[in-house]
Amino acid sequence: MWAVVGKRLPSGDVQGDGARRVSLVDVAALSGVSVATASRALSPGSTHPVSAATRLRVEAAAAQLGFRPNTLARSFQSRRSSTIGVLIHDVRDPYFNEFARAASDAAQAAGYLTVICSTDRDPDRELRYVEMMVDNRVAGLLLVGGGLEDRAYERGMRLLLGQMAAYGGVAVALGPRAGRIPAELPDNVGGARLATEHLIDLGHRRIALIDGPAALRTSKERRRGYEAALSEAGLEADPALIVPGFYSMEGGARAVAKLVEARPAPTAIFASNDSMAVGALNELRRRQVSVPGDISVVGFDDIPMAALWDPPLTTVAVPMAAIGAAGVDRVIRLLDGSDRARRAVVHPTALVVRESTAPPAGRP
Amino acid sequence: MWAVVGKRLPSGDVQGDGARRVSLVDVAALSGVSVATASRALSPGSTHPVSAATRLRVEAAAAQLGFRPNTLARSFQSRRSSTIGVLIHDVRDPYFNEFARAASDAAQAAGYLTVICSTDRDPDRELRYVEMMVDNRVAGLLLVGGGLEDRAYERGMRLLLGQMAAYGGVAVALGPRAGRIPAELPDNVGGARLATEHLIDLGHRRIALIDGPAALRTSKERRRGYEAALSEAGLEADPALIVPGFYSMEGGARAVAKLVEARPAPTAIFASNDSMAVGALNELRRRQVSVPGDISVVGFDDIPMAALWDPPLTTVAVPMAAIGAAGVDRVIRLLDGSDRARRAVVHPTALVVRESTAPPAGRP
DNA sequence: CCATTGACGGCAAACGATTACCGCGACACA
DNA sequence: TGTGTCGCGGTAATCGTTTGCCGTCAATGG
Repeated sequence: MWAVVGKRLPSGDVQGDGARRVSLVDVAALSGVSVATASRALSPGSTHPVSAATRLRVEAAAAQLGFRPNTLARSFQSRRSSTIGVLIHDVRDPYFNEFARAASDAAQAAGYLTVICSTDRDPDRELRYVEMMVDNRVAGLLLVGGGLEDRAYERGMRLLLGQMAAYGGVAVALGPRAGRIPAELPDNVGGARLATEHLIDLGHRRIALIDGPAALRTSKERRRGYEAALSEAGLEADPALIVPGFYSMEGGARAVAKLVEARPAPTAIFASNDSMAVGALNELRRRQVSVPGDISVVGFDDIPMAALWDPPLTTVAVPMAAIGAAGVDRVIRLLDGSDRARRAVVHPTALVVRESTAPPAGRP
Repeated sequence: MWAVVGKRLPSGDVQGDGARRVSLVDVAALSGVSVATASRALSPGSTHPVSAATRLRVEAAAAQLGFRPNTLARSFQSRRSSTIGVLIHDVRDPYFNEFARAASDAAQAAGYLTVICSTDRDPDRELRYVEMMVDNRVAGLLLVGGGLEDRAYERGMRLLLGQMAAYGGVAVALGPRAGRIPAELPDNVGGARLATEHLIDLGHRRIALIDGPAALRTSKERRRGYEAALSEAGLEADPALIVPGFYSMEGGARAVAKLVEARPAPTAIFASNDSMAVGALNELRRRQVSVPGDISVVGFDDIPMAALWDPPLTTVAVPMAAIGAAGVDRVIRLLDGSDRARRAVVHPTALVVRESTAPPAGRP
């Protein structure tokens, strides 16, 4: 698995005992071929023919010496690392770490390592991270979650993505974004429509929306679905029933504080993500408002917590793991040229009815 | 910030327009010095003197061309990448992603990128990941969480760590492990003792333990603290009250199912981590056992969820963010030689009393 | 029998930075 | 004036692979 060769003393030797990693030249020497041949025999991607006998000899030598190719040298020479960058809002966020995990697993299976960056949706942090990734020549970049609507940010990102393209790196969006980037997207509009229709079907008429961050494209899409369902049912969206929740638990709690004071009060709440829904649930409990007795709550995402909360949350399931894996797949296909399209494939979302929704009070 | 130089057509050009990243030779050419001088003027770590005038000229040229050093080339030549690997159980686990986030932030601030690997505590996965990291010549490796007690695993890990050391990479443990690795550790024994003493002080005598995975060193430490507190109070640990929970919510729930049938039943439960505690809380609610009325529950870790659960969980706070950041700090100090010690520094844990604990029924 | 082709192997040039070593001029000191 | 020292810059080697180009040899076809 690993061996020491004493031929020469390298300057980088930190042990002082002449230990050195085995390199291709050692393998070549032992198997009696040139480094070129050794390289071709060992790297699966090579098109240059190598006879079976030679390949066997080289492989045997490599095994005997415990040769492991230096990924750094490889990356350097091919001008592209075997790393995939993953840009998310926060690793601690249960929505995003689901993507991160799936992407990481898929990447590892394909021989890639993933660098996960938590940007807190801060445009500067985000740009700085991408810059570091570009400096490190990541092979692919996964932009998880919706993009910010911000001129400077979008310009900076376009620039950086251009640099990536220049060295052969590819980017895939896993959320709505500006620009024609290949994408694997959740059906936000459809999902929000499903959630809202579910409430309408139950008999609710005054349905509040706890909205995500205003500048986030994901928020907009989900809001669009909500409004579409409402207007299709002949209902009017009451601006007083739309309050921001910033996609956080605290935001959801604060939103509820405002909503319970609205007159007439809403009988149902659609929270644009589960964190806000769960925050809302907590605040409602604190205020001794019964869910779903007094008010129904629907979330969006179906994070693991949703099923475990009290009451279990009705929500819209986003296939996070599937999208994460699809993103890595897409990167790999883009990289090997088996897919050159920039199209966006959208992944369906589905309503999961649990116990936080019921018909409004005074109705069966 | 970035520019195109048309001097020659590289083979790696995917745009077909001759675009090329700016390299040191461009900067050197523009400022009329050699690459060597340009390098020395631009890299802060160089000891070779460069005149102020020259440095200025080079910096101006670099800025004008938008030069960004190729990290890959740098890493290759220095035989070490600017990446820190982070080995955790699962990014989705609220305990571990707290470490991951802190480490990632600290690393980024120091110019490093982090590769987060979810190993599911599977020895093979863990070893495979470390192997990939070694191949990629990560500068540092953070081993978060306790190590598995397993001969083959420990041998493999020692081997790999030896290879890391051979190229100058360093490893830091963020949990109890075999071998003399520099470490930043949570005080598991002390914390468990605190938790158990808290229950004893409340008047509990039959205190159950929901234990972590048997082979995990963290479990053992926490169990040791529990047993120490018990014996110091003159109480005997009842083997029937010690059940495994595998550090998962489901495990915690299943453990409760067993515990409520024990006779005499425990009046309090110490769960060796918060996930299990929260799982226990859920199962208790499902069975309509009141907490803390009928039974008290203490957890360990103080993950964000703990405060948000119903009832809010009494638990032992582990300074996860601090330990994560300290780990990266340690790596950096080890790397620059300002710290060569292998000592383990232990970070104190603290009891956080919330609403899941109270005196046993029939006692004030 | 000669020309052509294809399989296979080797030589050497990259990739982009860092750094050991050398050289040159200025200056100080004896 | 000779000599040692110091400041500063350049030349070139180096890290470990991959890959373009070329040479050789055997097989094949006319």
